[in-house]
Amino acid sequence: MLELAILGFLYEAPLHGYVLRRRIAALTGHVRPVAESTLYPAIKRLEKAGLLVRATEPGAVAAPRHVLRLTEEGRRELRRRLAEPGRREITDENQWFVLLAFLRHLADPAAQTAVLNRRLAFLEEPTSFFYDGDRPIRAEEVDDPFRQGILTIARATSRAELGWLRDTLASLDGA
Amino acid sequence: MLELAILGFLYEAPLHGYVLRRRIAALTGHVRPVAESTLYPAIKRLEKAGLLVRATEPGAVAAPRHVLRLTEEGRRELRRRLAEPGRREITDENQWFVLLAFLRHLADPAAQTAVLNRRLAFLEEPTSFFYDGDRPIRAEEVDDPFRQGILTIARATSRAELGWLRDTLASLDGA
DNA sequence: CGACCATACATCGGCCTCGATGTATTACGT
DNA sequence: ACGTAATACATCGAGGCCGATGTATGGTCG
Repeated sequence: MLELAILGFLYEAPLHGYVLRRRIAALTGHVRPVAESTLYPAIKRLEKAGLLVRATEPGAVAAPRHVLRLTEEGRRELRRRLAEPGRREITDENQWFVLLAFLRHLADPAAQTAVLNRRLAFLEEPTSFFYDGDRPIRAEEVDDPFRQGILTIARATSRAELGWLRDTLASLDGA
Repeated sequence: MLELAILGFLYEAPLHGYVLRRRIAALTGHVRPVAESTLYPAIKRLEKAGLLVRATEPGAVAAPRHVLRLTEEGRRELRRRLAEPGRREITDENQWFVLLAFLRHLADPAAQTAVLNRRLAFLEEPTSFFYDGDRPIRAEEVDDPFRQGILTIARATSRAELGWLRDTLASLDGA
C-alpha cells in the first residue's frame, strides 16, 4: 500500500521525500498515518529494486534533498501493480482507495474496467459481519445498537460504491 | 485489532482457537483475513500476559482443543481497551468496526457515549484526500473519475455514520 | 478403499512497521 | 539572543504479521 502510493505519486512528477510524505499523509494520513521511519526504508527498498533513483540537490529551505525519480522499470512496475492488484487491494477499503487514486495511470480503459469489475464482484458477494451458523444476520435482527451501526454503515457504503461503480463502468464502456 | 477481537469474543464465552478463528474471519475476514500463524501467536501473547488461560480438552472431532477463557484481568483489560481506544481504533474504519462490535461490553452508557463522541469529533474534522496547497479539493472539481469515486464513497459513508452516531448518542442520552 | 477436505494446533524465517532518537539548517516570534 | 517550529533526512531495536510448512485425526464421496 505504501509502495503503491510512492510509485503512484512519483509517476507524475519527481519529488523529494518530504513532499512525498505530505502527499501520502493527505491521501491516507487521516485514517492511517505513515511514520517517517516507515517511509524512508520503503524508499530505499524501491531504490534497491531499481524502481527509482535519487539525485541530491542542495536544500532550498533546510537540509539537502534527495529528489526521487521513477526509472522506466519503476513506471512499468506501477502499471503492473495497478493492473494486477492482490486480493487485499481489492477487499480492504484503505488499500482500494490508494489503488483508485492512481488507477488513471493505467492507459487502457479495458484494464481499468477489469480492475473495477474485480471490486464489483467482491461487493456483490453476500457477506455479513455476524452469522447465525451460516446464515448472515441482517441489521434489523440485531438488538445491539453498535453492531447495528456496523451493518448500517457498511450497507450505505456498499450502496454508494455500487452506484458509482456501475456509472463509471458504463461511461468507460461508452468511451 | 486482533487482540481486541480475541478479548471481545472470549468475553462472552470460552472458545477454542478454531472457533475463535472462524468468528474473527466472519467479523473482519472478508476485508482483512487473519492468518492462523498470526492468531496462535497472538493467543500466546495474551496468555503470557495473564489475560487468558488454556484448558486442554479431548478433541470432539479431531485433534485435542485448547479451550480459552479470559481471566479477571483479561476481562478488565477488554473494558480498558474499549474505554480508552488508541487513535487508530478511532480513525481506521476496520479497527473502529471491531471496537464497535464489542462496545456493548462497556457497562456504563456514559463511557460508550464518550467513545462515540471521539469518533464523532474525528468525522467532523474537515478532511479530504486531495489538496490544492492547503485547500481541500471537492469531488465536483476532480476530473479523474476514480478519484471522484473515492470522494463520493467517503462522503456517503461519512453521512451514513454521522446519522447513525447522532441517533445512537441521542438514545444513549435518553436511556 | 483411497483421495480429499475439515478440524485443530504449531513453528519458522523474512519482512514490514513503529516509536524513539539523532543530526542539521532555516525561519519566526519575542 | 534564544527557544521553538518547520524542513529534511536517517538509524535502530522491538515486535507484529504473513506465507510456507508440518502434524494429527475424523468424515465424506466416488
